[in-house]
Amino acid sequence: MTRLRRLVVERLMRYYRFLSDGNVKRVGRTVTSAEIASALDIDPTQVRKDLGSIGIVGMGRVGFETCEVCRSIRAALGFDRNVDAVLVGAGRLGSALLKYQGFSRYGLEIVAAFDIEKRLIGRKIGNCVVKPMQALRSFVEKNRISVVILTTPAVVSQKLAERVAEMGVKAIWNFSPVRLIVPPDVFVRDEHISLGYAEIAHHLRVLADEGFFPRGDCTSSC
Amino acid sequence: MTRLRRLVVERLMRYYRFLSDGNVKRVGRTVTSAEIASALDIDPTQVRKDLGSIGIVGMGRVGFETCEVCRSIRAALGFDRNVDAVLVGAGRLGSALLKYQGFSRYGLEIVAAFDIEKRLIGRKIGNCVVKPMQALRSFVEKNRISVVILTTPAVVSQKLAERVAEMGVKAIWNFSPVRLIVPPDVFVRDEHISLGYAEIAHHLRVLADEGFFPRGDCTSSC
DNA sequence: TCCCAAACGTGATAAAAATCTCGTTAGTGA
DNA sequence: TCACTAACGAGATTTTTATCACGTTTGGGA
Repeated sequence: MTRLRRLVVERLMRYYRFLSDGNVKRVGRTVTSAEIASALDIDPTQVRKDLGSIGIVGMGRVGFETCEVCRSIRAALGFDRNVDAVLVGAGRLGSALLKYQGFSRYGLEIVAAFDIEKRLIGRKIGNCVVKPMQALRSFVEKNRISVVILTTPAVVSQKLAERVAEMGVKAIWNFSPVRLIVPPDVFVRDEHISLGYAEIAHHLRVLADEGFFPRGDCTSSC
Repeated sequence: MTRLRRLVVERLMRYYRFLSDGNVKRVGRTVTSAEIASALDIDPTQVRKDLGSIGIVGMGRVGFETCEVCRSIRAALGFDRNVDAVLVGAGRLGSALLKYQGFSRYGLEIVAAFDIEKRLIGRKIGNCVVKPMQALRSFVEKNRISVVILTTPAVVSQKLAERVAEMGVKAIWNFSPVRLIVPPDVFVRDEHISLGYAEIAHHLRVLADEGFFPRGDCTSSC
């Protein structure tokens, strides 16, 4: 299997989440591209193309075997491989991620957390006891950690990214609002939460232009 | 100004964040498309097109006036309009968002938080005291809230989305991992955090295919 | 058994996004 | 003052992404 395009990966993830949703019993059942499509607001042809791109073939008149689809997506996205990650920066967002139990579904496990803040060290958050930053390097190297989750303040993220890149980490899941510069062999995924707000704000502005929102208190600064 | 395409909005947000980053003194300075481009790993032409699309004109040989760029992006994305939002679901992620101070930069303020959980009600998180869910409707209607941030468990999100849609809310910023079905006049932005992990997992899988990771403990299930 | 219709697969088309090319503008230094 | 070059602007082109149209497969009912 070759490398998949980013948008395909994202849609496959959506399909997977939809199909493996515990609330609906799907084991042994089949599902059609139209069902997936309408649930996720995607074109049915797109769904078939995506599934086809990872080798899943459906049956005319019947659809796809749910179980096979899930299995194939797990394989294509690598969810069938257990990945141990460490989290750096056990602040607000870091804590939320540590306590979140949902990643195991994708094979991801956060096995350790690190912070520079004295008052956090030793505290148990989720399944991890927060360790001091000095312990990071040895932990990563000894346990051959390949993924680091960065939830640190923006100002220190770049420096940390460089440090962990040097430790042989393969990917950084970056939750801090800065673009990281790392060697090309380190994969970075930026998760800018506030970026999504831009869409909302812009939508509201368009509504305002169209005549909604008579009350418009505005701020201005440079 | 007409409605901007999603990708343009996202890039404008990136430019804005880059240019208004407090660490670098930019007031009164100019900036070139090439500078922005290389910092954000985007094509310079793309940057010029995006800025041009919201009416910003640069000067040959000089570049763009930073201050004007920021002002124009604020206007285009609606950051110069104060937006009051309420947050529903003061759990882990909800708390992290409530405590986060960074949204005010975009004109967004979370003015109230609601939860159904008795032990949370009355607790102060960030600047908000958590209110009971029964108080949601009157608060939203009285304060003409236009944005709801949904950080509830997946199972209850759809029902809540319907409720708040009915209250006249204009946009939902949805952090729960389900696709919401709402009337067409309600704008929904889905913020699937775990979706980003798909890219990382896939990348690791490709690396594995290429011969890295001899140690491959795999899980399998349907 | 034999249609029929539902669902797939795929090549063609359309739409959107990104990139390239090149002409224009405007500081800079001789 | 004038040539030079860094930077923009915009049309042309290419690449990517999404959608459409249509032929093929297959289970189900008359």
